[in-house]
Amino acid sequence: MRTSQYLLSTQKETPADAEVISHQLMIRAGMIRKLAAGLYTWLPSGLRVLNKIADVVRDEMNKAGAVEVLMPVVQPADLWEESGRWEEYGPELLRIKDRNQRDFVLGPTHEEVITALVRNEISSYKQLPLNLYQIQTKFRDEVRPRFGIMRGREFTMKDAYSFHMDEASLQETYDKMYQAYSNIFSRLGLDFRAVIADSGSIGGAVSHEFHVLADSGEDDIAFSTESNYAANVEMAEAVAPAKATPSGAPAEVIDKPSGISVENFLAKQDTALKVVLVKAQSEEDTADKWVALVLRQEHNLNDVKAEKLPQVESPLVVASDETAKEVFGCFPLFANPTNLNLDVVVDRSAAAAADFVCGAGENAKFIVNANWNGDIEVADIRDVVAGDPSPCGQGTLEIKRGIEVGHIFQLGDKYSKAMNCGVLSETGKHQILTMGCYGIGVSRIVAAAIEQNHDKNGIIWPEPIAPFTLALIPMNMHKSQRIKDAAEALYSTLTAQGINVLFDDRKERPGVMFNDMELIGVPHSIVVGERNLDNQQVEYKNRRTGETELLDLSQVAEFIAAL
RNA sequence: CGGUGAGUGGCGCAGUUUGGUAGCGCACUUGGUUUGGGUCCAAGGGGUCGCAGGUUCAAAUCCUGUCUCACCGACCA
Repeated sequence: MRTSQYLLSTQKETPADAEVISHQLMIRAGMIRKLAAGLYTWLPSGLRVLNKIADVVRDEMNKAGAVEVLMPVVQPADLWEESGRWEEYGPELLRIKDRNQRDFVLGPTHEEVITALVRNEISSYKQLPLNLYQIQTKFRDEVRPRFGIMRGREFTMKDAYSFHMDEASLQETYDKMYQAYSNIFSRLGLDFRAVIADSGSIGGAVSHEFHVLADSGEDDIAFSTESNYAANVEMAEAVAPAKATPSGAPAEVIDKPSGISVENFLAKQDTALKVVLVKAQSEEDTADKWVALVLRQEHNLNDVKAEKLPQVESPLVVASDETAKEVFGCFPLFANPTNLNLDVVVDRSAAAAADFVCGAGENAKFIVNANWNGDIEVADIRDVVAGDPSPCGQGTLEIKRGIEVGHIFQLGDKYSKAMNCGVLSETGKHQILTMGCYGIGVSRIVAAAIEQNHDKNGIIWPEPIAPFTLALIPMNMHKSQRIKDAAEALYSTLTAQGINVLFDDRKERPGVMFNDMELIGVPHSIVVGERNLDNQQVEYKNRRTGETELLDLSQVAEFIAAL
């Protein structure tokens, strides 16, 4: 490709609304342009990278025995009513009507469509297992799109769905996908980890997420320092600590000390407990009922864990301060967890505490040396924190940020049952299928790769996804016929060799070319200049290491081929 | 949805407090100059100041409404 025939679109200035480095560099390098919140046009360089990633994904999926299909973006509402998600999914699902006022959705995912397809196409156990996938545009009307392509509303996703007669077969395909995903992210040159995950609204039991490690990530991941245990903080189990023994000192009600805020006072205590009021699960929508959750003062309530409690409403609703005041009869900070007239669930760490400080159920009063008496309901409802013992039994946990780029689920029969997707089994009986589903955020990988691979001059693409492999930079070509001849000759040779070359044939000063090529992150470059041409040489430069070396013109083809 | 902030040529911004008919840098065009790391000089083109209404002799500037965008939070692949 010649720059003169290409749309390079680099810019010097960092866009004002781009917060993270990948977003800034994607704009500056001319990869994407924003059309509206969460909606981006892919410019040629961006699209090249996107396609290269898709190629790797496709290749590994095919190798793992999956078969590619392509489903419509627009899906009829009937299917979503059948699965129950027309009601469940919420405002993230963009609903539209056609000219006949029939309801449709823009597909945020394709369980319904694939299940509808398979129930018609497959009728015998002999055709299973089957794993179908597509690489396609999804639409999710995100509450808050951000970080450019990282959390767009429209994005490219690889989604695969597998169908099985039994759990064992599902597990086999699940394991294959786990391996395929590991292969994909390795080939893409990413530093990633597979972590135990929550299956969220998609449903199902077993699930792993694949995270690219980066400080700008939106998820917290807990790792064991000693084993390869890794889990999303949403899921990481907080192990119950040993129960502390009460000292026998009598409980005592004290006034809140003056000259210190309640928060600071509590933070200074060795052991202080707090109460979080959340909405109770209820069938009727009469007056709201509430559940009190008790945690150690320094711990955060884990929403995902709380939602799994049978008595708690899902999605989680935390009471407003006003409501809490009414229910507790005092400011929430002074609620007394040991004496509440409603359902109480105590976090393991809080339950193990003894001689703790907590509210006295009355404004500006605390109890010191409080202890639990009688039966309390105990559950794991907090976020793990760095330093907690690892649930695997080895080492302690450390917490890092990650960008979720892949997620695999064992769905079970959630969709196949709701939509009656089954086949005739060996014994001639109709049997509902078991399903798995496997997603990769193809467009998000572009941003994730940049987060991990950049320097102050721009992007440093891992070789397999670089928009161009080599930049050919002739200096002052418009003034020197021999530079022009040498550059043109190299361009034809390298291109004929199958190398993806970007030939910068603009009439620009060398500095401009160097900066642009570094910004867009071309891994290798060849500089053709008068000085070296005197010795029949050109200069090679490596984008990542910055190392340069002189090459004889006659060696270039061989040298580049060997990279 | 709550909080904060912002909408002025393609991009980054000033001008708004104190109303007087729009400016700077980058980019773009032309000519010259320079040429191994974003040269320099000169001359140009491009904006009904997000939109609607109001106040005024006069509105980017003041008032009302509205839309959009970003960040934090809630929420979420």
